[in-house]
This record gives sequence, structure tokens and C-alpha cells, in this order.
Amino acid sequence: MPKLGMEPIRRDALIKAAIIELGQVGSLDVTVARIAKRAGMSSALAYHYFGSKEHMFLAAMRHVLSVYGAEVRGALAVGETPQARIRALVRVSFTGSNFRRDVVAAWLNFYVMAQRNDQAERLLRLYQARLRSNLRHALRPLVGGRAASLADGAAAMIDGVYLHEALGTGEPDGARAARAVETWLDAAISGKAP
Amino acid sequence: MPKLGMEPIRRDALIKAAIIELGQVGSLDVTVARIAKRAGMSSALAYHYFGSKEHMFLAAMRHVLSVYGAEVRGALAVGETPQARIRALVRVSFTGSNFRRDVVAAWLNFYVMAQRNDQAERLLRLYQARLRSNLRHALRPLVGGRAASLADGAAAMIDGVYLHEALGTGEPDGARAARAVETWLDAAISGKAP
Amino acid sequence: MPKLGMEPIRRDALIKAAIIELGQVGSLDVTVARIAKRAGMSSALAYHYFGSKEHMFLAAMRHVLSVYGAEVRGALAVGETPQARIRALVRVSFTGSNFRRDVVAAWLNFYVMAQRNDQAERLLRLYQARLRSNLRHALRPLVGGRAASLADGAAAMIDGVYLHEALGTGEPDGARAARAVETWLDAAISGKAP
Amino acid sequence: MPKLGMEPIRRDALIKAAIIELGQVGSLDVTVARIAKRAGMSSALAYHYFGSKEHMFLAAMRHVLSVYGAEVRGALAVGETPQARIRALVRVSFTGSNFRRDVVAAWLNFYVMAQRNDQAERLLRLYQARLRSNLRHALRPLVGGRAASLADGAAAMIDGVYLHEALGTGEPDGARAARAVETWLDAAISGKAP
DNA sequence: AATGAATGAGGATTCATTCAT
DNA sequence: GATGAATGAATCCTCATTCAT
Repeated sequence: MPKLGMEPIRRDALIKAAIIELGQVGSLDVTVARIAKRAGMSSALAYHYFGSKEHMFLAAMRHVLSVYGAEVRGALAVGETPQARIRALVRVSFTGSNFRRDVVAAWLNFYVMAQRNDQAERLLRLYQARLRSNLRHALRPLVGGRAASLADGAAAMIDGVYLHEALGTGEPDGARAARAVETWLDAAISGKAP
Repeated sequence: MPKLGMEPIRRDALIKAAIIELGQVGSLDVTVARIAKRAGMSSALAYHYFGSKEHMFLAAMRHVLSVYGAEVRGALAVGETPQARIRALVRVSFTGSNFRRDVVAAWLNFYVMAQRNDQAERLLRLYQARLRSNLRHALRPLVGGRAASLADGAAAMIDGVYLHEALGTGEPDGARAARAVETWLDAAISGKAP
Repeated sequence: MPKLGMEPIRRDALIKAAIIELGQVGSLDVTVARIAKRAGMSSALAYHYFGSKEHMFLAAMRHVLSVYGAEVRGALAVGETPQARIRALVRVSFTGSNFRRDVVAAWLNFYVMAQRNDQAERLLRLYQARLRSNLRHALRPLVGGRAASLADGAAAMIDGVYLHEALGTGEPDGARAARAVETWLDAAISGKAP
Repeated sequence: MPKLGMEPIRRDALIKAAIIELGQVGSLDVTVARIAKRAGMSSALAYHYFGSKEHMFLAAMRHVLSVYGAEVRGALAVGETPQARIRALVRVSFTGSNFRRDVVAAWLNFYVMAQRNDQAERLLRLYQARLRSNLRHALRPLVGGRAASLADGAAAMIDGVYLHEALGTGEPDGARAARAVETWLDAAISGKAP
């Protein structure tokens, strides 16, 4: 029997390396060879496991999204009041593994990829739909019929702030970012606008 | 006899072609040959005028930014009340040449480019600084000390909505986008949050 | 306990798979992995048994040739008159396992292989020499001194018809092919030409 | 104005180099780089002119076929009697540029290519159809209704002899090859077989 | 001013082959 | 006996870029 069970380990290493390279190089032009090297293997092996560069990036994207999704679920489970749940939803985007420099940069590239790759587009839409849906549910008890429109706005706001961070030098400041979104949300919630 | 004054015409054609290609292909991988072809000339001539692909993209970026800047100035000049000026600032981002499908996509790629190219980064920062500054000035009469923070928020919101449009299928809807931002701004202005 | 006698079974499966793939893909570019997969094993095992891709192809070639040779011997044993023996020699080439679509295509590739591989060339020459020799022996009672030249012609004719079938669409028609050769042989035998 | 009119020269050089390499290496695995080098240019230029390796091979094939076609037309124009025309048709296949060692080997590879490439298959069929048609026309005055079947036989015979030469060592002997075919044809023409 | 010609360098992808278990 | 793991070495193809004319 050969050495077994390498596949998940290798895939994982490649996905992580891809995200780091994506963040470092800042574009989808990252070489498969570079990613493989960072992951400690030959590029041929990377192909063996992913079949193509594109598939590798999609896997990386799925990984980022699933981590995000898991943290969202975790945060929602903890929040007891609607306010707490909203706060949690916002904070998750700007915390921990979702707000690391390289992950933020990777996101930006996923957006670019989504313009050409259907799979990527679908993933991105899915993420956005979930985010909006979660926000809507949390907002409804507070603002009733305005929930939908506020949720859309909050989602845009989150992504906008996120985008700004993709450009900043130095490590992004999640606390500040979250506060910016929350400030707006508070104002909007208590505001009269539809 | 050599044709006189061809230079600005050629440069312009290339810049416009670059933006269109950028929007169409959706990534910086557009080839110089394709751009030149669309602009009706050989790629060698493109190099003659711009020296490198990067310079060409930077010129395209500057073009987009300067069009935007001009429209902002025009809009500010017309607006008489602070409210009108804010409204104008927001609308400009989602109108006409600033909100065409390809321009939006080009913009996204400028963000990517800014992660590696200092010039591009500077241009983008400059744009953001100006946008914030303009918003601040317009907001001060209405919210006083909260102007700075509201301006930052509005800027993020604008870019966030813009980003969402970059992904949407079909032509982006500028009126809806502008309304989304304005709704938020109104709420924030009348809100109690800092 | 290790299974006993797996070797011949595995080798056989690989050889058969190689021929099928050769016929299907239509060139020597077939990958070892594909052949092994079709044969129901890992490519590593294919290497275990054959040492190299080339050896595997040579084995396949030998297999095809030996099947052919066996059928020739069988046919000759049955034929009682010279005419019957000639007829048998011709028919064998266009019957059964020697005239299956994939075998015909494989044959064509053996010709290509023979241009670079000495072993392959030797095998091919051997086959041709035997075919000619058999034809000569069968022809001698009928045409005496013209046997050698007629045998050469018949051999060329057989291969030419065979080649044409390798290109045809649909399953090759052995009966028609055999008849074409026989018609010529009959004419030549009764002809005045040397 | 740049250096002009290189295209036909380069294409020609590449086609010729491709045929030589094909004959030398003996398989379609010839590297584009090798061909380009032999033709005295970079492989990038080869791609510039042909777009792909496949297209280059197809062009080579077309070249070989068109040379052959031209020689056939020339030979037919000269032949005055049916016998002379038949003789000419046979001899052309075994003379000059159609019977050079490398060209013969190239042919063999065209057959292989035809198994996977539709264009190649079409070209090969076209060649065969024309050869048969020419033979039929020349044979009709001599054998009437048997012309079609004799033409098919002759075509197979020609290709068969040709195939045998692809394997021979040393320069092929065209005269002998032609004689072999002619002997058969004479016998068949004067024979009683249909 | 303008362009066809030309290439070096690089990157994705494939595959025969080896090896540890 | 059997195979997943692993890679070096190609090879195709692309493209930014340069240059002679």
C-alpha cells in the first residue's frame, strides 16, 4: 500500500498557498508553479489534484467563502437580540481570517475572476445573496418593511469598506471598518428614510 | 507629408479601445495587439505612443479619472444648496460615462492594478481623497463635525454600490444605485450617530 | 496470499487495451494512464509489467502479428490446392481479428513506430517476409518463375487495400477487400506479364 | 515601410522544413521548435504564420498534395494514348518530389493525422478520389465497364507499394515500384477478370 | 508616422516514469 | 502484487516588446 490520504492535505496546502500568493502578487497572474512551490510540491502535482489553474482558484474561493459562512453561522448562533445579530453579521466580515490582508486582496481578484468565469460568478452571487438574506432576517424585527432595502445598503457598505481596505497599506483595521458600517446602520435604522 | 496632429488622436483612440477591451475581457490580460486592433492601428504604433502596456493602462485610468473629475466640477458648479451639491456628487458617479458597463469593469481592474503599480495606487488614492474632500465640504454645513466620518462612509458606500454593479448582469441601473446611496446619506444626516 | 498467475492476465489485458486505445485515438500519443485505466489497473502496474511504453506497444504489435501468424498457419493447413492456399492467405488478412477497425488502425501506427524503433521495424519486416514467402510457395505451382514477383505484388496489394480501409468510415468490409485482391491475383496469374 | 513580403517565403520555408522533419523523425511528434529552427526562424514566428502546429502540418500536406496534383496534370497533358496516360499516372507517384524518402514518410504520417483531423481526412479522400477518377478515365477506353474496379485496384496497389517504400532502408527505387504496379495493371487489363 | 517582421521569455499543461509503502 | 504519490522534462502557445524600413 502506498502512502495514503495525501489528497486533502495537498489540496489544502495548495488552497492556502494560492490565497497567500493571490494576496501577495495581487493578481490572477500568479503562476501555478509559484503556488505549488509555496505549498511545497511540484506544479505537476498541483495539476494532478486540481486539473487546472482555474479550478484551483475556484477551490480557493470556495474555501474563503466557506470559512466566512461558518463564522457567520457561529456568530448568528450566539447573538440573542436582533441588534446583536446584526452587529455579529457586520463584524464577521471584518474579523480574523476574513479580514487578513491577503484574503482581502484575494477577494478583489475573485471579483475580477467572476467577470469571466461562470462558476466564480455563481459563487459570488451566492455569497451576496446569503449576506443580504441574513441581514434582512436580522433587520426585519427592527425596521419591518424597510428591511430589504436596508439590507441591500448594508451589503453594499460592507463591500465598499472592504474594497477600500484592499488598497490600504499596512494591516487593515477591522474594528474601525466595522464601526463605520455600524454607525451607518444605526443611523439608517433610526432614520425615517424608506 | 506626415499627417500633423495625429498623436492626440491616436492616443485617444487607444485609450478608448483599452477601456472597452478591459470591460469586455474583464481583466488586465487584454493584449496590446487586441487594443491596437480595436483602435485601428498596429501594436507597434501603440508602443510608439505609450512605451509600454502599463503606461497605456495608466493613461486609460487617468482618462477615466479626469472625465470623472470634470463632471464633478461641473456638477458642483451648478448645485446651489449643500443638499444639491451632495446629490450632485453622488449622482455623478452613477451617470453617463462614469457608469457605463465597460467603465465600471475597467475601474475594478484599476483596483487590481493599484495593488502592484505605485502610479496606479497614487491615482486611485488621489481620486478617493478628492471624493472624500468634496463630500466633506458639502456635508459640513449640514452636519458640522460629523462631516469627515459621514464623508468616509459615503465614499465607501458609493464604491460598494459601484462594485455590486460591476457584477450585475445587464446594463447597470444608475438611478437605482444613486438612490440607494442617497437614502443612506439622508438617514445618516438626520441620524444621531456621530 | 498473492494471487498466482496474475502476470499473463495483466499483460494480456494491457495489450488488448493498448490496441483498442490505439485504434480509438488513432496515434501513438495514447497515454499509458489511459491504457492502464482501460485495462483496469494503475499505470504503475503497467510499468511493472512492461518497463516502458515502448515495450508495451511492441508487445501489442507482437500480439497482433502472432494472432495473424497463427491464423495463416491454420488457413494453410486446411487448403488442399494451391488456389485454395492462396485464397486462404489473402482472406486471412481481411478476416476476424485481423480486420477489426482498431486492429487496422493499430497496424498503421506500427508502421509509424517502425520508422523509429528497430525492434518494431524488425517485426514488420519479418511479417512481410513471411507473407511474401508464403505467397511465393503457394504461387510457384501455378506460375513457376513468376512466383516471386507476383508474391511481391500481392503483398503490396494486400497492404494497400488494408491501408485504404484504415481510412474508411464505418466498419471495414473484409469480403469486398479480399475480392479486390483476388481479382487481381487471378488476372495476374492467368496474364502474360512476367 | 517595413520589410515586406516575408510571409510566403517564411510559410514556404516552414512547410519544407516540416516535411523534412516529418520524414526524419518519422512521427507527428516533431517539435514546432525543431521545424522552426530548421526553417531558420523562431518558433514564435512559425506560430505567427500558422497559428498552430496542426495548421502547419495541414499546410504541409496540402503542399505535398498540390505538387502531386500538378505533376499529374502535366503527365496527363503529355500522354497521347490511353496506355501512355495510365503509365504516366502510375509513374508520377513514384517519381521526383513525390517519391523522396522524407515525402514518403510524411505521407505515412498524414494517414495517421487523418484519423483524428477532419481536414486531413478530407484532403486525403480528395487525393484518393482524384487518383481513382484519373485512373478510371484513362482505363475506360481500354477496359470499358471494368474501369472502375480496375482503377480502385490500381489505386490500392499504388498506395501499397508506396507504403512498403516508407519502410525500406536506403533511397526508394521508383522505377522498380512503378514497374511493379504496371505489371499488374497490364495483366489485369488483358485478363478476363471483371 | 507607421507597420510587418521578429523574438525571448515565460507560463499552462501533460506525461512517462519512479518510488515508498 | 499493487498503487497513490510525486516530479522532471518537455512542448505548445502567447505576448510584450523591439527594430528595420
